[in-house]
Amino acid sequence: MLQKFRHYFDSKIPITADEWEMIMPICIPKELKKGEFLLKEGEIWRYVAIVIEGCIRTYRADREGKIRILNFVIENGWTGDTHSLQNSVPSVLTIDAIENSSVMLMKVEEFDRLCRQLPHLNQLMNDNLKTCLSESYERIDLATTVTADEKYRSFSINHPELLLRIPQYMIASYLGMTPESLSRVKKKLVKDQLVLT
Amino acid sequence: MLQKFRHYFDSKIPITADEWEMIMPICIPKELKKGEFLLKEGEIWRYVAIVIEGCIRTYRADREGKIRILNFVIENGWTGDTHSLQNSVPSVLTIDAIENSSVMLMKVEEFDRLCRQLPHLNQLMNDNLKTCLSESYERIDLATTVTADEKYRSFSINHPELLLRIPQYMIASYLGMTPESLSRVKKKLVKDQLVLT
DNA sequence: CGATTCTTTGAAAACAGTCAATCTGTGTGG
DNA sequence: CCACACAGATTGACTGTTTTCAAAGAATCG
Repeated sequence: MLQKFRHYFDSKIPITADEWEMIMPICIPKELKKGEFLLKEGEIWRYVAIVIEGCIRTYRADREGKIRILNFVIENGWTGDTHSLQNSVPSVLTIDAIENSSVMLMKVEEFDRLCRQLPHLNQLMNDNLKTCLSESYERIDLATTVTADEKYRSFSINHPELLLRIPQYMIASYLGMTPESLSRVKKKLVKDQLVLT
Repeated sequence: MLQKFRHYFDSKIPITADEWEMIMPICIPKELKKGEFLLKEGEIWRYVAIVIEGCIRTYRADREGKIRILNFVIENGWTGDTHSLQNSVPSVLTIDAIENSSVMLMKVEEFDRLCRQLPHLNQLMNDNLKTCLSESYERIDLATTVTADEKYRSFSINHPELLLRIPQYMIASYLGMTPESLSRVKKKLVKDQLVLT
C-alpha cells in the first residue's frame, strides 16, 4: 500500500527522498473491509484522505433512512467531507467502503503545515482542489439533468469504469432514481441500442 | 468599484501598499448591464472573476434551448467556468448579468504569476477554492433532493438573500422545476405556514 | 445448494410537467 | 394621469413519467 501511495505522489509531483521522509511520518494507512465506515454522520472530519485501493462511497441519509449517494471515489481519488473539515462541524454525511479498500489519511493540520514547507505538496493540493471542483460541477450537471434515461446515458458515457464495478441499485441512488426505474430505463436503452449491455 | 474591490481584498487578506501596486495593473474592471453576457457558450474562459456589485447567473442550455441555472453569484463571489479554464476548451455554459453588475477580471496567467509571488494572494485563492467546493457540495445536495417542496424549503432557508432578489421563474430553474410547480409548492408551504411569504 | 442480495417485471398511485388562460404589477408613452 | 403593453406569477385541466408496492427471477457467496 505504501508503495502504491508513493507511486501516486511520484506520478503527480517531483518529490525528493528528503521530502518523502517528511511526508511519511504523518501518513496513517487505513484498511477498510467492504461495508466499514470511514466517517459516520455526526462525527467531525479532520483529515485529508487519498484512496489507494478499492472504492469509497459518500452518502447522505434523510430522517426516514433513505440515502442519496453523492459520489464514488476509487484509486487515486481524494475523499472526505470538506464542509465538516473547514468549519469543524459534525458531518451530515456518511462515508463507507463498498469494496475492501485502503486509504491513506493525514491529519489536516499536519498536512497543511507540510504544505507550507513543501511548495510541491501545496501545488498538489491546489491541483487536487481544482480537480475536485471540476468533478463536482460534473456531478451538478448530472443531478440537474431532467430525464432518467439521459442521466443513465450520461453516466455510462462518463463513468464506464464505475458501471462495471458498482451495484446497480447504488448507481440508481447516485442518479437520483429508484432501482426499479433504472432497470426499466436500462432495458429501454439496450433495446434501442443506445447503450452497451 | 475599485474601492469596493480593494475593500474586498482587505477583508480577506493582509495586503501591503506595494502588493496592491502589483495587483492593480492586472485588474480589468467590467460593467455589465442587466442581460449582458460575461461568457457565451462556445467561448473559452480565461479569467479569474470577482463580482463586485450586482448578480451574475451561470446556466447551461440544452439543444431545445431549455436552460438549467447552475448558480447565482452576488457581491464578493467568484464566477467563471473552471472546466473551460483548466482545460482550455470551449465552454458549455453561459454567464450573464441579471442585474446591472460590476465584475473585476484578471487574466488567469497573470493572476497565477502573481500568486506565485504573493503568498497571501495564493492563500486567498486557496481559501476561495475551498469555499467554492463547499458551495458546490451544497448545490449537489440541493439538486439531489427529491421532492419539490423540500427543495424550495431548503433554498429559502439557505439563501434568503436571493429569495428577495431573484425572479421566481429563475429560482424555479435553479431548483430544477417549472415556474408553475414552484408557484404551487410555494402556495402549499405558505398555507401550511412552513415558509415566510 | 441454500440463503441472502440484487435485479427485473407488473399494476396502481403520486407527482411534476405541459398547455392554455387569467391575473398582477410595473413601466412607458400618449 | 390614465391606458396600454409586457413580464412575471398564478390557476386549472390534462398528460406523462417516475415512484411505490408486491412478487418473481437471477446472481453471488459462504
